[in-house]
Amino acid sequence: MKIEEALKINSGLDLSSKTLINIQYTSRLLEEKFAALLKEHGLSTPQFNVLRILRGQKGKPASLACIQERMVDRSSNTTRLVDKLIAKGMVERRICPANRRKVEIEITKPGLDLLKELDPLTKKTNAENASNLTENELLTLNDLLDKLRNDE
Amino acid sequence: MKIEEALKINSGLDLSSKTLINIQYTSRLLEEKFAALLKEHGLSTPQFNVLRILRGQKGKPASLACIQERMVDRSSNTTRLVDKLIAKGMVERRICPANRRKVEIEITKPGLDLLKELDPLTKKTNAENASNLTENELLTLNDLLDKLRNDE
DNA sequence: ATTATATATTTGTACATACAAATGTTGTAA
DNA sequence: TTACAACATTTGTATGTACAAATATATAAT
Repeated sequence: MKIEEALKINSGLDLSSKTLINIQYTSRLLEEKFAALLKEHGLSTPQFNVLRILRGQKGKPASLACIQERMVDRSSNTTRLVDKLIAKGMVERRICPANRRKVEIEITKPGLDLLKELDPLTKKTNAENASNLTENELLTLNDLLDKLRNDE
Repeated sequence: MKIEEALKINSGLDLSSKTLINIQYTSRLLEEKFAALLKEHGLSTPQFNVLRILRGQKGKPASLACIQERMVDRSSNTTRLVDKLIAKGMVERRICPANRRKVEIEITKPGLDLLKELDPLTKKTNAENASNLTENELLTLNDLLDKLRNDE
């Protein structure tokens, strides 16, 4: 379905506006599907992203600022996100001894296990959600998005 | 900046996953810029979208369900969104006489005036945010997104 | 007519987000 | 060494979102 039909846009919207709305609408649909998968395992999308980032640290603990830099979605209040993950036993937090303003956050064994369980499922879901496009089309789409963003 | 650099993704992420993350990351950046513009005029993005949809009705009042269908972003609790807009005097709500389960929501003169004021600004912002792509690239991007979504 | 089912919206609750202000820590300049 | 600015995180408050349950009205079945 084209974006005009999906959102029942009748009026003459200019191409730039239409494209930006299309990106946001598509993004929302993808996010909904992904969130549904994570929910079965008791995680929200931002919580999953924090775990994924921490695993990427390969043992090296991350500060809050370090996590925020790498988050896909808006991460206002990473403090409270981490609070939730601590409550679930997925991560640990301690004050950085070298710089007591900072905080060292690390993923726990149960957190790693959960990610390992999710790995094939997220990969499968993403593959399904992208299955309408060929490899070349995916490459083009990536390039266009990278180019679109190119300034900030 | 490519998506790998932007999110400092080191590990080998498959193309499908990378593309979907790229869409969501780009969407978030666009949304942030747009929200900043609206905020200067006292509106949130969902509130703006409701007003835009109501104007599209051209005088014909819309039910809640009708608004939800057309919303770009998730619209959980359109009731309370409309509450806020009523408090700002931008819309009116009354029970539909023909079907008392439904509600008729209509944009007010001040709501229309605000949209009119925003029209050139949103168009300008969108044009700027899409300015890195040529017309052909924008068309391609639209097509790829439409194709990607094609099933649900 | 009475009951059941479907439709449309509202309300409640938990959680997430935005943003400003507060807290505590470190580095630096007089 | 004291004062001040910069940094890193936390806390407060208002708003937004997700989702289930509640309410109210309309339609259908017996």
